[in-house]
Amino acid sequence: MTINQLKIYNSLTGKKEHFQPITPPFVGLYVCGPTVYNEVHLGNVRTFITFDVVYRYLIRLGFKVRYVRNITDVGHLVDDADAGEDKIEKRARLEKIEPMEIVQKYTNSFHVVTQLFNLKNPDIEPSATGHIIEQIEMVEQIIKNGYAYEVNGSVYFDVKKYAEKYNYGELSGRKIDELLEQTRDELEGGEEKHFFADFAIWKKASENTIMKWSSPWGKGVPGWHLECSVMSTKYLGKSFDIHGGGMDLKFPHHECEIAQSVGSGNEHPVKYWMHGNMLTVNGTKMSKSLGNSFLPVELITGTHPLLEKGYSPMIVRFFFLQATYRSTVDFSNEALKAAEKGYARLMSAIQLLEELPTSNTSTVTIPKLIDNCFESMNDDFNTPVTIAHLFDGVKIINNIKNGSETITIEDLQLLKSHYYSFVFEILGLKNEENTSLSSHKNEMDGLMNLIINIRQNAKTEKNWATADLIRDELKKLSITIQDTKDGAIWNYEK
RNA sequence: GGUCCUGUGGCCGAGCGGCUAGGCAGAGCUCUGCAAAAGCUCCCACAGCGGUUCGAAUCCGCUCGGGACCUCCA
Repeated sequence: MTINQLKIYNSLTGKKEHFQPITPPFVGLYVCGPTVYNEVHLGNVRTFITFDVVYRYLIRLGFKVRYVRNITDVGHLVDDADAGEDKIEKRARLEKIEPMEIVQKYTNSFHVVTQLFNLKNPDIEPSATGHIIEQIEMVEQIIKNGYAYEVNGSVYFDVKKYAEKYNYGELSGRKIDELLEQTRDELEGGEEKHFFADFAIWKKASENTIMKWSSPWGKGVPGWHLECSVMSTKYLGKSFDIHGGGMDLKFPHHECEIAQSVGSGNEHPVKYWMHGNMLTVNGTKMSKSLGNSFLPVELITGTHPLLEKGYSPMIVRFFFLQATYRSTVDFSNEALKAAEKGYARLMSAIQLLEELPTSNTSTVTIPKLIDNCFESMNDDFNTPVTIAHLFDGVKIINNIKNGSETITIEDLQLLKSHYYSFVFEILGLKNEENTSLSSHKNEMDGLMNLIINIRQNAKTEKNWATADLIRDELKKLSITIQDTKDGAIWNYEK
């Protein structure tokens, strides 16, 4: 089995590289979490699902993973680094509550969303406000190393100075000179920065700002990019394995992160950078400012104007995984409906696994199927191809059920454990039972067996009218009856 | 304007030099009282124009679309 053949596309080099942890079997994984100033939307969710699968697969491969996903609860400014208000503080003003109430409210709501989409909890979920001291220390270190300067109680990273020795732009492929040309007209406006590309790593707070902390430079707040550098260093070390986040964070956020880490003395902070691509709606990036974002609740209830109906979180998770994380995915009713059907087919095949007949010989090759799945996952977490392989297995399962293929008990065990492992543990899908019915499962089963027996009697007497009446009326209640060779089975679908 | 990505069958989406995924939809057949489910078969596409090659959806060039980033964004 190809356990150690994992390849990861490294945004830093633009190539797929063999994954070689710095200190095996340990793996440090850092993912930029949400800024908790409002609800996360499905685009955010896609990124978290991407890295949830990365986390799950690394665990499956046997690595000892420490997964850190931060909560940004201060420092993320509305506008550019000089003029902007803190996003959380602004939201607090609008909602007329304490900034920390905003933080708590949307952190809670984020956690509900992570449960809904079956995201594994990170091992550490640090918050920016919980690491003010460490952030101040890093600012001091960067100043000491000569890569930052203070102006009026704010501290800025000196990009020009840094670029003399290091490659600012190595991740995003940007050249300082080009940056200079293009944003020239923004230089005006009473900037404190020496150079337009400099960015705040500590920002002086105004008198009426509520969230602020004492520092050697007076009361202020840490810069947005700083927290990730600080917390990744603290929990994963000066150099760690994988740093993930959305494509839109590549520049400036991740570029600045590298600069800060290097500027404070960490030579190569991240070995593999991974960037998930955007979720689009009608071909355009889903974003709040464009007004095309979907909230998880709008998706589930189907209340979003662009949706015809609601879809469960697992259908959406499955839908996302049918594309590679480095491609954009376009969100549409049609695509979602297709995913819903396919997902149902996969799940019913998995349920069939429990009742499959076994034989003395297998006409199917299970180990090959398993190898295929590992192979595709090893290829930069290619979930759509993995799912394609799983559908090959669906065909096998159905054929065994039909009797056109046979399987030994050993192979069946293998198949079962493989499916449970890949579908539930690695892809993180769940079989969604209808909760309202399953809470009365025994009663429902008894009731339905009674009805099916009555209908069976009608059928035996060739009383088709009664048999069809029962089936048709149940259908109106969203209960479908299917006659199979082994008798009728029933299903409830919302 | 700069940098980069991208254009695949009715739709969604893999593949990234030869072996031409998968899902959804559609058609036919098998099964069946009918229906459903399931299976089998069919639908064999790569924006356009050139070039490289024995061979290109895959590499190169141009043209035309679409998108992202360029200090709010996962």
